[in-house]
Amino acid sequence: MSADPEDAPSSGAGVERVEGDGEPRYRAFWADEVADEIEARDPDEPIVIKGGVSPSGVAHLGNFNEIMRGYFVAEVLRERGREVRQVFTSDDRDPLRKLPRKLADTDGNVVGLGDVDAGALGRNLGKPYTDIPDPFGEAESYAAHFAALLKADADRLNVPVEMVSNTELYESGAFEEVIRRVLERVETAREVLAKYQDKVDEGYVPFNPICGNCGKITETVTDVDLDSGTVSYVCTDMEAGERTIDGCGHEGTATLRQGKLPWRFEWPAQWQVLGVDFEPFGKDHAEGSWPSGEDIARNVLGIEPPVPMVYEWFTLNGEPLSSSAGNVVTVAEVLELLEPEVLRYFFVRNPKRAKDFDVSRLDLLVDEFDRFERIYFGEEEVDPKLERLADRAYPLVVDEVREDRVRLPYTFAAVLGMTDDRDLRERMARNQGHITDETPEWAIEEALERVKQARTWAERMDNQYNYRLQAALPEVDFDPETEAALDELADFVEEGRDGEEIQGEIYEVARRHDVPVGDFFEAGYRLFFDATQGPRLGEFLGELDPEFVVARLRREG
RNA sequence: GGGCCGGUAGCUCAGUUAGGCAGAGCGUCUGGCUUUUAACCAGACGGUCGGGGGUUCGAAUCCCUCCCGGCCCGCCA
Repeated sequence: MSADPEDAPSSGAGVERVEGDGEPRYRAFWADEVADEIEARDPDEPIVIKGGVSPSGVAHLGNFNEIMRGYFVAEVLRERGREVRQVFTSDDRDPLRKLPRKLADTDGNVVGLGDVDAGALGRNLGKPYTDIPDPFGEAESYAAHFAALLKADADRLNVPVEMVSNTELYESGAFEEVIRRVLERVETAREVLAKYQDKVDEGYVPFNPICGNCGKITETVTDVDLDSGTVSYVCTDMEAGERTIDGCGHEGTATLRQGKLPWRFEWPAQWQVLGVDFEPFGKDHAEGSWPSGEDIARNVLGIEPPVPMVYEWFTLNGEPLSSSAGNVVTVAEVLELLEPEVLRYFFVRNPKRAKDFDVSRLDLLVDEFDRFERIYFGEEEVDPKLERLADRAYPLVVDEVREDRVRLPYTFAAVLGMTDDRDLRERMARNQGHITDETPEWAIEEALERVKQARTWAERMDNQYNYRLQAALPEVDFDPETEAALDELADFVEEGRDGEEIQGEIYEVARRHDVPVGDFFEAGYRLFFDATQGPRLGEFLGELDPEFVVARLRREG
């Protein structure tokens, strides 16, 4: 892959020649390095960036690695004045090999297999995803259902990706020429693939017809007739992991549009048909299908493979993403907890490093994004390298660069989420200086959006921010000293005091009545939150309607 | 067994291209805000940069070697 260093700048990923001085400059953003590599090959426009996935079940955040990595490269190229298409193939002629444990309904809600007709689905094992009905009965097919969900998620992140159906490419004949070429050169195809797969033998034919009788993908080709453009097959059993999917025994013929290439050939075929210039892929492909694909592209198809990029998988809550184990999160779910720009930012970071997406500590990710943003606006002094990254990547992460935006710290937003009162939320944010008289209305609205998200997060995680201001008086039972202290505190609040004064008075009044301060706070939390802990009490109460606070302290309502 | 990618503070991660004082945030601790109660501020603690060896005036960074983790080397994608 890599060329001689003397070839710079074309081979010099990460280095560019700045006009005039000839000094190489460090590339702060990985997407610029990739873009350099692509441009060095002098590609035709539009430049095509591809990704792809088998629409086998829930489209989870892991699938977005590919989409987002491609997106940043696409954006960088567009910024350089290039025309770019980002396509994403739904590899939907792949057969259903096993039943997924989790599905997602039309609205993207994750449901279990038990919520659909699993039996009906089971009868479709071995068939292409596009030939299986949508388990939710709405889309054209199983494949269409999940492809639509993926597209919806891409839209949510404002990533303009063109979905391409693989089945469509077969049916329309787009693949036909490539398939013909592979079959014409079947000896070469076998030789090349045999270098990577031991099982390739004399009889191996890199084409899997669809059985005309039962509709399953077959694996036993008995004859190839390129003059008529057909292959003969026997519908034999298919090994799918631990299990075997029974063939029906049917013997028939199929055209080159009625079947599929095995993945190792299909991938390079996509490169050719779609004219792919760049393809990011997970590390599972790095030592498997990429080397063989590269070889097949050059030596069977006679094309140059795209610029590759291997990305490291990230973990979810410290564990590998796994649909079968249920360790998945969808884009829609994440976007209930944070802004799209924060999620996009997650993918700005080095693709080579394994990252953890820790939902319980989303506050850290959001804080990191906020900091990244401040760095961009020069509001924070940091390491110059990080500054260059922010300069470069931040505008690609947000929909619009707006210096007037306001970001409430995520945990503070979670505190504001303890009340439903929008005006109260705003008042508290003002008191903390996050909102000023100069803050434009749109910025206030958007800042408060985060409160909803942080509130949802606190509820989901049931963490230290999951307290709720109680609208009705909780059931309480205090000793006489505590009651007297509460009454006195109520009188104090009634005089019209601010939060700071109330906070101080809590200590004073507790002492005067010989109530341990801790116990007295607990009483307060019980009254207002029906809990034993909570936010800074006095200052919180100082923001509430005094009449409400007084009545509650007097246990009247 | 072979290959690829990782391993940097308790946690999450920058920094590794092109060698130049070991970094950030969070957490923890201490202090401040009249005040043990989670929002704010200041400070401190925290490291054999996975281990060992080598090159170098100088190594997290380059070389060798070993350990650990993930992935690939069957099928499928």
